[in-house]
Amino acid sequence: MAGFRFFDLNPEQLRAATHPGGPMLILAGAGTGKTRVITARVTWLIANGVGADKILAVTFTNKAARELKERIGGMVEAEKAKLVTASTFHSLCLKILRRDIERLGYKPNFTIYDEGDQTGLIKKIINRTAAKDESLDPGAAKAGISKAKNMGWTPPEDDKTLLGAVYARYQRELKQFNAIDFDDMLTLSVRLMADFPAVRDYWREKYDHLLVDEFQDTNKLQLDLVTLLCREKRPNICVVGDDDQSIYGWRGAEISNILEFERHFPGPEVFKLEQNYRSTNAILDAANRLIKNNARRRGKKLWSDSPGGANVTVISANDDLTEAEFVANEINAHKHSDRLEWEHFAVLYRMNAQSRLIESELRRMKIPYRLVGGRSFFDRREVKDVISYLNFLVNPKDDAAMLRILTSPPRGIGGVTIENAIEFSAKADANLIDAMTSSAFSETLSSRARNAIQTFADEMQTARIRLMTPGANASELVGSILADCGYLEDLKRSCKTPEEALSRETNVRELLDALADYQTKHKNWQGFLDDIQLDREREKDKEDGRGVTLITLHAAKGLEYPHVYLVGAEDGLLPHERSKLEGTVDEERRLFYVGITRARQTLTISHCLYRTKFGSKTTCKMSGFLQEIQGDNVDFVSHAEIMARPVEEEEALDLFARARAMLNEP
DNA sequence: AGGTGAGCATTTTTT
DNA sequence: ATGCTCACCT
Repeated sequence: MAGFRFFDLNPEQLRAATHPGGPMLILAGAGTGKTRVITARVTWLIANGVGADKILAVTFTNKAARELKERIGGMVEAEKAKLVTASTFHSLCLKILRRDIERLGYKPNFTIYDEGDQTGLIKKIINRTAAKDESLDPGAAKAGISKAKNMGWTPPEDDKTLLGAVYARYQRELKQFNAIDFDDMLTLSVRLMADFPAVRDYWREKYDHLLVDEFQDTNKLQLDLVTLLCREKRPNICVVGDDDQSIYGWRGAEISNILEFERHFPGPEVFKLEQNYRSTNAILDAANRLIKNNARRRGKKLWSDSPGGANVTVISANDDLTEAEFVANEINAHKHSDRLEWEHFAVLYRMNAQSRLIESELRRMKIPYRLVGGRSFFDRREVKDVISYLNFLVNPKDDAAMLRILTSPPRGIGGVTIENAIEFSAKADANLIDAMTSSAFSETLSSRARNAIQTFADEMQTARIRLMTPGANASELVGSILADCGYLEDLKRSCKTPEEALSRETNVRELLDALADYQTKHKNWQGFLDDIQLDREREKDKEDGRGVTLITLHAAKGLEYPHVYLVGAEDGLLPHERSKLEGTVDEERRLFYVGITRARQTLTISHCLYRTKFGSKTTCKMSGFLQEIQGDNVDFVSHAEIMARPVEEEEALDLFARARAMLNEP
C-alpha cells in the first residue's frame, strides 16, 4: 500500500474506498470528496492485487475522465496508472463500435453525425415524406427519434404515423451513408453486445471492476451497457452519484437508475457521503432546506466542520438591468476590498440569454470575464466546412458532408440539380455521389451540370487517394485541397469586412494546425475526427481565459467558486415556465440546489420585479424556491436597501472601488 | 445563384 | 431584442 495515505479519508469515505467488491452504491453529496473516494478506491484495488488493466471507470465528460486519470497517476506508479481505463460512455462505445460494427452491416470508417447533421437529414426526410396536409417540426422529430432510441424502440415496420415513417427512413439513410448519430453509439454498442456473445464476452472479460461516475445521469441504454459489462451474479460494480443533482432528465437520464439501484443490482452495499468540504454551513443549510422539499429522493443531509460563514443574501432588484449592474458592482467592490482574484467569482443563470446583460455590465466596468458554454469555434461555418471536407474524404458515403461542401465554393451545381440527385439517390438506394455520377442520372442533365459534377467527383477522388496514402501529411494536403478547389478564396470573398475574413481564415488555420498536431502525436490522423465529434479537441482550449465566470446552472455542475451570484431566481425562469407545464419542477429544484452548492464562501441570489422578456417588460414573481430556503442565515434585502446601507469600513472601501470604477468609464 | 426582408419562435445541452 | 428560416426577388 505504498504511497497511499488512508488518513486523508473520513470514516465513510474509507469504508467505501476499501469495500472488497460486489455491487455498491456511493451516494456522494455535493462537495463531499467524491473524486477522492473513486481515486482512493482504484488505488486500493490495485494495492490489493487487482490488475490495473482490469479496472474500468466510466464518466460522462472527457474532463472528468482526464482528471480521474491524472489523480490516479498521482497515487499509483506511472506504468500501472496508465493501464487503468478511464473513459466516457461515448468513447468506450466508439471503441466497441470501431472494433466490431461490421457485424451490424456498417463499415468501420463510419462517420459521426452531430446535431446539425441530424437536423439537416431529418428536415430533408420530412420534406420528402410528408403529405401536403402534414407537417412535423424537425426539432420535435429529432427529440422524438432520440427518445425512441433511448427507450430501445426500433423504427416501426408499418409507417402509420409520420414520425414513425421519418424515424424508419432516417435510420435507413444513416446506415446507407455509413453514419451514426450520438444515440447510435449507445444503441449499436448495446445491440452488438446483446446479439453477439463473442463481442459481449470480449468486453466482459476485459474488466473485473466497473466504476460509474455521475450515475444519476445515466439513461436506459447506459444502464443496459453497464449491465452487459457485468458478468457475475454479484458483479464488482461501484456506482457513484447524487440523486439530488440529477438535472438531465430532459435528455433521457433516468433518476430511477440511482433511486432504484437495488432493483438493478440486488443486495448492494450503500455508502452515504454527507460531510461537505466545500461550503459554509450557511450555504449548506439553505441547500438542505431547499432539497428536502423533493419527494422522490434517497435522503441526505450535508454538513460541515467549518464555521457558519457569512449569511446567504437574497436581493430583489427592480429589473434585469439593475440586477446586472448590482452584480457587476458587487463583484468589483468585493474584489478590491478583499483583494480577490476575478477567477474567484461566478455568475450562474438558468438560460444562456441571461448572460447578455451581465456581460455588457462587466464590459462596461472593464471586468474581465469568461463565458462558459459558448460552443463558438466548432460551430463556425468555416470550421464545419473543413470538417465536412475531411469527413467526406474519409467516408464518401457521408451525404451530409458532401452536401455541405458541394456548394462551398459554388461549383455550378444548383439547387434543382441537387434536389433531383437526392430524389434519384433515394429511389436508386444509392449514395449521393454514386447517384450523381451514374450514367442514368447524368443523362437527365445539361452538359454543363454534368461536367461540373464530374469535375467535383474527380477532384475529390484524387484528393482522397493522396490523403489515404500511408504517411501522407493530412494537414498540408487538406490545406492545398481547400486552396485548389477555390474554397479559401470563396470564403474570403463572402466576408463583409477584412476583419471577418481574417478571423475565418485563422479559424481554418487553427483547425489544420490541430490536425497536424494530432498527427504528430498519434502517428495517424483518422482519430482526429472522432475526437472532434466527442468534443475532446474542443475542450483543450476551454481552460484558458481568466476572469469572472459566466455559466449556466447546468454547465456549473461539478464546479465550485468562492463567491457565487445566482441571478434570475424568479417564477417562470427558475423554475422555468416549461418545467411547470411538464411537471418537472423537482428537477428545477435540483438545479437550484446544484447552483447553491457551487458556492464555497459567499452566495448571493437575486431576482427581479420586472424583466424584459422577448422584447417586452413583464412583471416577475419571486421564485417559490426562495421561500423554501428561508432561515436565520439567509438575509432578504431589496436592492434599494443595499444602496442605502450605513457606510461602514468595508462599505467605504466599496464606495471607493465603485467611484474608481465609475471614473474608469469612458 | 445568391442576396434581402418579413415572419417567427425563444430552456437547459456532459457526448 | 434577436437570430434564424423561408420565400421571393434580382
